[in-house]
Amino acid sequence: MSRADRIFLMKPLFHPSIDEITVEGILFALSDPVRLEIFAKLAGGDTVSNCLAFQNLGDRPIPKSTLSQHFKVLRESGLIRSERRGVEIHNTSRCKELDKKFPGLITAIIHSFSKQRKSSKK
Amino acid sequence: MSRADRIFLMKPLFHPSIDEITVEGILFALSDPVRLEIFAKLAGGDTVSNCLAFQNLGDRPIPKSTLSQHFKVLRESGLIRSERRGVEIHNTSRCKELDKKFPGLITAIIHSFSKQRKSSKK
DNA sequence: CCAGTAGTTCAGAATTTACGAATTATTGAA
DNA sequence: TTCAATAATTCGTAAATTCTGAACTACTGG
Repeated sequence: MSRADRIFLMKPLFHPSIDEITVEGILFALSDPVRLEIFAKLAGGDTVSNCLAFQNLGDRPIPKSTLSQHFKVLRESGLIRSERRGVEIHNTSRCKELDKKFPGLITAIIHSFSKQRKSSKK
Repeated sequence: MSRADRIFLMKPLFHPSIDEITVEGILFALSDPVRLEIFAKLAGGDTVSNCLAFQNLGDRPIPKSTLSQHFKVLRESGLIRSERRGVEIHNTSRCKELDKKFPGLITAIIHSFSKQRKSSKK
């Protein structure tokens, strides 16, 4: 099978439409410390966005399969968008859409999280 | 045992101090639809605040023990304060304290939730 | 002291989450 | 085209969490 043929078989990952996204879903996805940190970094926009780039967030490396599940939860709750880019997957936050639907929500969460980080570092 | 003696045995319920409260804890507590609804009502301040008053939120009545667990989660995450008042327990939200620690967070969550409710009712 | 009401605790079942091993999807190079 | 390498997903099952009925505790007023 040629490369050109294969391109049509790439199954896209599931993403909820904006009106399928719920507050509970967002809160649940971000209630896990690892997912909250991943999302905060993606929303900040200053990091490499593939999955394995987040392997060493804490003291112990997060297993690949666990990380994949975390990204799935973030994606299916509507917080991020994931697109294939060659071998890796490119993840971006859906902040702009989300802020239209739930004004101030994401901002408040991210802000609270960074405030908390700052005060625990001292 | 006399009533006067018994009063000293009343063990107060555990409440985290304001600086033990975490964003993840808040998000987790409110990621459950039942807890989110209970908290929204308490924060709104327009409802009777004992535990059993929330028994019939959905279509099926929530079992007493489940409801008790939900209140425990809300309490231990720092979202509500529970005090004995005779046989019942009086629950109030800790919104004011919380807003000092995480400005805008609770407001944004409650607002998003009520917006969601409105749009689903149509 | 008793009956009644509100809430908690306990224990097992049901559900969800974590993660190693195997698998899939893709690339660039031989 | 075939292969080795890399990124990520899926699968199976072990571990942790949640739900809930039954038993229990904490209180009240009579």
